[in-house]
Amino acid sequence: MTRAPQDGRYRLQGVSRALRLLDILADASADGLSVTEAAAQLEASKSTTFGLLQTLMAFNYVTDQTPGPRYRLGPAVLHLADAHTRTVPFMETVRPIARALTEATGWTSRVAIHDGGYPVFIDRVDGPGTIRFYTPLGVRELPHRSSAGKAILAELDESVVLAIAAETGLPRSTAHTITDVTSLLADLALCRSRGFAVDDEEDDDGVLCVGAAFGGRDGAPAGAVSITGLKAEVPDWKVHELGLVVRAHADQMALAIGGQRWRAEPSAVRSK
Amino acid sequence: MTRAPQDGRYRLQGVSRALRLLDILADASADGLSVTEAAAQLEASKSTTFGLLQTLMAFNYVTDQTPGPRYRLGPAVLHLADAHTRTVPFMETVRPIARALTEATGWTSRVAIHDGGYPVFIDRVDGPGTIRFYTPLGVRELPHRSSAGKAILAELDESVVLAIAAETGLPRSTAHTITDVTSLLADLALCRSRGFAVDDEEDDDGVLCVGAAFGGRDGAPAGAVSITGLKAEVPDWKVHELGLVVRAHADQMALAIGGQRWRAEPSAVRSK
DNA sequence: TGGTATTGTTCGGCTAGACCGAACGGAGTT
DNA sequence: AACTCCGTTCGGTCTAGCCGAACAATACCA
Repeated sequence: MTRAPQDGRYRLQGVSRALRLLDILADASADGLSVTEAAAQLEASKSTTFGLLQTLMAFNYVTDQTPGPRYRLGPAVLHLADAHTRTVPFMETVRPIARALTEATGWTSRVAIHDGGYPVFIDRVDGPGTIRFYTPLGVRELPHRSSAGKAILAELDESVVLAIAAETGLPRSTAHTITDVTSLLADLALCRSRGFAVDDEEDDDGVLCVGAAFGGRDGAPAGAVSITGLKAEVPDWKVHELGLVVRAHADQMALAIGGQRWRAEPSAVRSK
Repeated sequence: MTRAPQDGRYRLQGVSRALRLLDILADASADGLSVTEAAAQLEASKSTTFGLLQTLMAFNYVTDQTPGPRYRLGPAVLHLADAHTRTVPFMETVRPIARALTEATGWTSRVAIHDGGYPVFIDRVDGPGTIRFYTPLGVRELPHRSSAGKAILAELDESVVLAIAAETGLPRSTAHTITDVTSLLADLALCRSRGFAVDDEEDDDGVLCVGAAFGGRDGAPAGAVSITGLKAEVPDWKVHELGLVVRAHADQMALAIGGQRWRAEPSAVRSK
């Protein structure tokens, strides 16, 4: 049997539009969208959008909000996420550890799984503070400007890193974003030697992240944990301390999923 | 503007199939389904199913699992659920209270929102024990055989209850299920007088649930909390005690969302 | 190792069904 | 009361989804 098609050759128009519509609704404000608004964002006719919404509504993926029909995501999406959580094996074992990490540091912690060199955040535990970081779950993030992403990249072969760098082009989002491959590789080497990655305002100004990867049974990185907070909150020398705490929790996660602990260089796991 | 269409008149075939496929994948085992298996359950041709899967995969709603391509739900569903949680206003305020309820009782607690007389469970906090109850989130449950459902029904007008009874037919699932309207109404009256509902092996043999509704700003029931455990674990006289604990937490939820506290009969809230 | 059964992927034709534009009817506004 | 805007309905057009069948690759078994 031939390998799966890489391009979007078999992409069905109607279904694609429905899924895009769901994403649009997900990113909409809490009180939903009207048909007209949704149609505008979807770039489809009002009647088409209406049909899509009615179909999604029949399956409870979308709810009608009176008055003046405004459409929001419906409870059926919870069913999917709930089922997904059951299928991702370590979701449930890893969550308490993430909670412990947030308790230990007071910062928002997040868990990402490793998806072909990219991090996909699958869980978030908000810290006790009043500030919240807008961090959507379930989307493939760019690896070069997040601590979890760099932690994962650090465990991968250089060729994979180069391929990803070529693919994404390392786009900049702040003045501190690493945008050239040489610096990225150097930073990844640093990650490997100390056991954790640091995102120092590389994705958002004023925001600091510290992350560490954990390996699966086969030695390849299974995912990463990271904590996020305001850079102003911690002096530089404390970052290393936080790194060790994150590293320790990542090790716990590795242990919990029956994977391998991180080992210091030069014997660090670097298998593809 | 005319009211929304009640029937599935505008249901699009392709989108419907995609959504049904997602549901099928959600109910599948942890290691996913092959194209052939999915096609069989979907009752569509293999090529059609393949196209649907490819489209869903392009949007990360479905992941390909090597070897021997098996398809599972992808991380994009988390994005939807995460967004949904933000749009349901009280999701975040109510969750800690549910956690407290589980801590106080040691039982699994669940939160349902009220959707036209039916409960839709939107959150679950598992107890510390090793047994887990299979309780999918995000689906409309039948109200007559769950404590959360009965707690909600008890706050509604008798005409609504009769309409739902006629609609669903009160199907039986155990020997203790209430299957006639008269008994149901009597039980609902009991719920109102004591402030909580009991599901005594009415949905699953050996399983006991205790639930209580909480009202929204307008006085109508906004949702309900319930706890679930093994009937063998508690003597009969303790059920009432549990009921009061659940009742207290439901009141906290009402308070947290700015709604109305439950009041004892005869002034109990019974608005539509 | 070779043969067979099964599964995943591709392709092309047919027609069902998705898409759009336009019209209808409430609701809110000035 | 007239106007405007929005949600819903409807029918025609033609695209694009659906299927069946062929192909390729793997798994199973002897």
